[in-house]
Amino acid sequence: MNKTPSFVPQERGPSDHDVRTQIVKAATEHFSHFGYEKTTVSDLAKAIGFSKAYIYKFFGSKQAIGEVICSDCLSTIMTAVGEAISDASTASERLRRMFRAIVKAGSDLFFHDRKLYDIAAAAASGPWPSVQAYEEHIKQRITEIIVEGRDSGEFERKTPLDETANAIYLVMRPYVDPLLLQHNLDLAAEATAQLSSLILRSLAP
Amino acid sequence: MNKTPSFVPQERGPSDHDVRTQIVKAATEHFSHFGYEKTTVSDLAKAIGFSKAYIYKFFGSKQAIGEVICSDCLSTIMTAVGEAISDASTASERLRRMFRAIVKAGSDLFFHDRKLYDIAAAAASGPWPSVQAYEEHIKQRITEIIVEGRDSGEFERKTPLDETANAIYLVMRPYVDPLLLQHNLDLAAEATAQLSSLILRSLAP
DNA sequence: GGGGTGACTATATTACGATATGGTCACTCG
DNA sequence: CGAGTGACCATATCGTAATATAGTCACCCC
Repeated sequence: MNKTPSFVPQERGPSDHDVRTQIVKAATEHFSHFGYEKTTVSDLAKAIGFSKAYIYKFFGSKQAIGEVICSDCLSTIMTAVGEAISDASTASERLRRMFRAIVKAGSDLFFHDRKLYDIAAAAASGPWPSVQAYEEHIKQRITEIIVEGRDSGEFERKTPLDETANAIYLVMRPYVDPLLLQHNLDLAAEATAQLSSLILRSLAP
Repeated sequence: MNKTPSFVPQERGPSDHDVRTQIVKAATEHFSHFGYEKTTVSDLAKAIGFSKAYIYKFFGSKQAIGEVICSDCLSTIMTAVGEAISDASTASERLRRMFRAIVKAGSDLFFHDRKLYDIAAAAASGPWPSVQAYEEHIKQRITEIIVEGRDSGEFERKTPLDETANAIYLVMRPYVDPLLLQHNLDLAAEATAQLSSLILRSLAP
């Protein structure tokens, strides 16, 4: 269920091709095992039994491969977030769970799949398109929840929707953006709770 | 008026000594001119006409010297913040101005006194005590403003004071902490406005 | 013509000896 | 005794030559 083709970087050659798939698979393994920097394009070539030059028929650069892996990673997070909020009964609860799920997914990636996390952090400092798309997705989710809460009467309706969504996103950003999350991991747990409460207070009708 | 001895790092030898003052003066000049890393302790020694070893009679480490400079720097910011909020008529306005003043002071330091900013950023990633003290100061200011607003009836009174203050601090942190501000400079201007509004909405009675 | 490659270049990275720097200490001198 | 220091050590940093890597291109072969 994490096959969301959400954040697509620029490609080269046919989009749907067996060799492309092989490259992505090999890259996923190598990057998560040895890290992005330590994996060379030649390594990937050897792994799939083709020459390095052939890889460049499918991807314009090493970074382009990294972006695909990064996209997958972020898509997985978004899926986890989607699941976490799916069975919440109120918009408030949905918002709380969303924040908590994002931080949990980010922290898990950091602690359990550090090498991939580093790619995401590099992507965020780029910033690579995949991360920008990810941020947009999250903003979108926030907006949906606000609309829902406004419709049900849970949330106030005076503040412009855009501004509310943007401000909430700004509050969450330090824990969403992989580059910033690094510096905030120690606070993350209590921060989600307290900041969720603050956000909800600001949304009170 | 920026002689607030607010954030005092550990010292060695007599606290009030002419040579100590000379060291700090020389360090301020050298650090802000050449940067913390590029300035050697020997440089400072030469500048004041003593040997390097003598400097270590007054400071336990090069970092200890950096901390003093950093403290001065942060004290200056706190003073600027104090002035900015002094003539606000309401607690709301005070909070808005405080946030704006912090970001302005931080950005100014970044753009105009980059070398000193880098020390502050290094201090924040330490984290050196001076930065922790600075953060405490800001939290304190926030608390004062909240208390004031609660007394005047501007702000709600249900949420525990500590939690409110802490949550607001968490919202401001990305723009207060020099280490984080770097990554947020482009957003800082609009962020202060939108986040101040969000905070004030959350404080509404 | 399209799948596939070896050989090439310019730039990035490494390895490592030479140098510089933070920090200490026994010591001198007045 | 206390202001002040040169000599010293361990580690960090730098300069640089050697190597590795990202990326391209002309070309091959089915």
